[in-house]
Amino acid sequence: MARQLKGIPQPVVRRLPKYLTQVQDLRKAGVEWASSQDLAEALGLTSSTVRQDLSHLDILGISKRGYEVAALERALVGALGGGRTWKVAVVGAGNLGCALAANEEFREKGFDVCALVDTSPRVIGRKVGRLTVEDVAALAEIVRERGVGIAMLAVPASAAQEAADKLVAAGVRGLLNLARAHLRVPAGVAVVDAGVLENLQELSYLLHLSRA
Amino acid sequence: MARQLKGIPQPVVRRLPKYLTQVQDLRKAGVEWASSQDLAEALGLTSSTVRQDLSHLDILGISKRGYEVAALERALVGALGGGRTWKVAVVGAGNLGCALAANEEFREKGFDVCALVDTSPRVIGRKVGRLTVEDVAALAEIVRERGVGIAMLAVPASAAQEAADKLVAAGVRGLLNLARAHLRVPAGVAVVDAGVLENLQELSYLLHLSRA
DNA sequence: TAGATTGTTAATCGATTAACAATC
DNA sequence: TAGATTGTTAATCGATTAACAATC
Repeated sequence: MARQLKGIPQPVVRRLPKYLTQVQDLRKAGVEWASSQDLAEALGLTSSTVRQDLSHLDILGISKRGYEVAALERALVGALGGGRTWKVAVVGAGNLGCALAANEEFREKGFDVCALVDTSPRVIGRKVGRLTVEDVAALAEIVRERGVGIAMLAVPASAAQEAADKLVAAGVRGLLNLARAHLRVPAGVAVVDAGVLENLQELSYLLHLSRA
Repeated sequence: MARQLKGIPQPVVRRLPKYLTQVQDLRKAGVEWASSQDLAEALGLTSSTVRQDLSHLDILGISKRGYEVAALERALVGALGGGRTWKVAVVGAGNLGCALAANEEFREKGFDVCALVDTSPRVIGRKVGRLTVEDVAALAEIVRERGVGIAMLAVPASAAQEAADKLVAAGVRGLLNLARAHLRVPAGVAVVDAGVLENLQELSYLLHLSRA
């Protein structure tokens, strides 16, 4: 009966967090049922897309009522990693790295940021939120001892590949790459690229387009 | 002869900043020519995709040599907003907002962060890098006087729509949404969503998948 | 020249949308 | 019951990949 969690298409996977946010909001608002149409309007999609998307999850809707909000939340959480907590390390204690390390929301949502490392003696030892900046030389040990599964890379582009290599060698299996560099990793390691500057450049294109 | 800059498909637009990064690296390294195959290897694409992508730009390659690095850089910069500088406001002076406001790289790349605003009297007046946190009440005036075209939203999800409405009313035409909320904006306003938590959740899915 | 590499067309692949019988 | 909404199939749309004549 359990649907396969494997092989959800990437565009769908990227929408799942958005469904989850919306569904959690609905639950907090005391809403018990949501139709594909309701969800579509809230997220700017079509109801058809919503039903297709949710068909990948372990949930069935009910005619005339839609999807049960609580059940849908469980199904979304289940698909997005099963509700387990990941240990996360932040590499790079610059402005961005520190901001990420200090963000309490991640912990609430299942991402326990348990280490912040840097190369610079000037920042090693500094307190950031509940963490202390540690020496990147101890990275392998930290990853092993604390069971770090995911790392966020907030280092300069020139240092990104080397940091990624170290992390992978230490056993990290997922990288969130915030650096402006294309990372090469062995099969079995997942990389998700993020980058605010890239996002700004996309915006710039869109604005340039509509002004032209 | 000038190719239309209009209507480059979104997946291509999202790759353009990556080409630009790579091409700038090549130029700095003194490389003068790059073939589609070279670029493909550096970015993890196929040479066919690269040629299709670059066919949207105002540049032609040359058989047997590839693309001239300097010309390609100009074409990419041109497509991504024409090399003009955008005035950018950051809304929300929490950890993330301050980190973004203090980032000098944006300015170098044509995004002049010229304002940082917040609602809280506790942070208004505080210095962040070269900026001082200002009262969100002055937002409309700031946008108008400084010619702000793009805003980065680094506010709690519950405040995001209201902030977006204010920004749009004040004349901002592009929003980079870092909040966990779906923004509704009028036609003619561009929104790009970013969200580190969403990226972590995507990673979580991928890791869950490969472990299962 | 011979061969490498382009720009572009055609084929394939995949995602979104539309449509509708099933059903609550 | 009648009608709203589902899950799923089929149609459409769009992106990626393959192939190749043109060309430097």
